[in-house]
Amino acid sequence: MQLRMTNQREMILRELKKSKGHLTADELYERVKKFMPRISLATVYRNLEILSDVNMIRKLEISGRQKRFDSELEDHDHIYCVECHRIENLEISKNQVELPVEDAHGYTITGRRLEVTGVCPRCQKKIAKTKKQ
Amino acid sequence: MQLRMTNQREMILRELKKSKGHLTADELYERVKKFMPRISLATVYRNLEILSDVNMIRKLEISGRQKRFDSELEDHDHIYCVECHRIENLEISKNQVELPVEDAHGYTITGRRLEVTGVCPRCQKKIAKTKKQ
DNA sequence: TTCTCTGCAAATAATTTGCACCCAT
DNA sequence: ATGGGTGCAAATTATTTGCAGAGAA
Repeated sequence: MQLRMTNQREMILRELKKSKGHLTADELYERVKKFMPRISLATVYRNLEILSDVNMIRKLEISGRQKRFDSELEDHDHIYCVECHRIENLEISKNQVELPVEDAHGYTITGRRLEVTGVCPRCQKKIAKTKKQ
Repeated sequence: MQLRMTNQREMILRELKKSKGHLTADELYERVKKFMPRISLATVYRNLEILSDVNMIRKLEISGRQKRFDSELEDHDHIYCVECHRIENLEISKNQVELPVEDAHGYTITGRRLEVTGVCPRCQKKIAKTKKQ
């Protein structure tokens, strides 16, 4: 199966990179639609699936009901705001997370995913304000 | 809001505990239905939501499209088979994962979720067999 | 020209909700 | 008896798919 670089695919890739990652399919759809008003959400879904299959982008399976996509391919972890659902990258040196190779129930380990949850600075301020009132 | 321990709620809780965790709402529904044929899937969903709100069970947001629920409240991590989507518990001593308190982008950290991905022993065997043929 | 890709609409999957009745407290 | 809980069906949300025509190689 030969991949073709269509205008739609190129635009989707460009907008995902521009956003610095972590968009859902429909968020990306809204952005791309500004430049290509006739593009369909199905095209966005199909392309995100294909592009992550060929490792041009990364599919994140993290908190929240929708899948998110990341244009950053380097290994990194994420921090997730439980208030506003924002997701940001986290650079953790790899040796800070030791994988339990022996007690992995016999699994062949292929990767790991670390997600830290918390409250982002913006939401901390919002909460502080609410309490004052 | 006062919680009531209905037969349905009790049964859901019991079957989840019996299964040792990690069931989806519809898997649990199938099990509970054996004892209560008239229970509805909506009741299972509603109860899982309520029970995790009051911390009697835990909602897992991990790989796969469906949410899973865990009767084990103790902190632990998970290992996920990318072939058969099985999920198992992983006991990792807490000091093996150091949280990046300083470089957490100003977040107040409330928790962390570590998911290791791999291939379970059963699937390793299956794959080995397929290759031989 | 060829075969992948696209837009559209319809289908599916997972979950949630409105409503009238039920039952635990 | 009161108000949370239930079953049922319909609604929502997220995602996928069939199909006929479009366009990249």
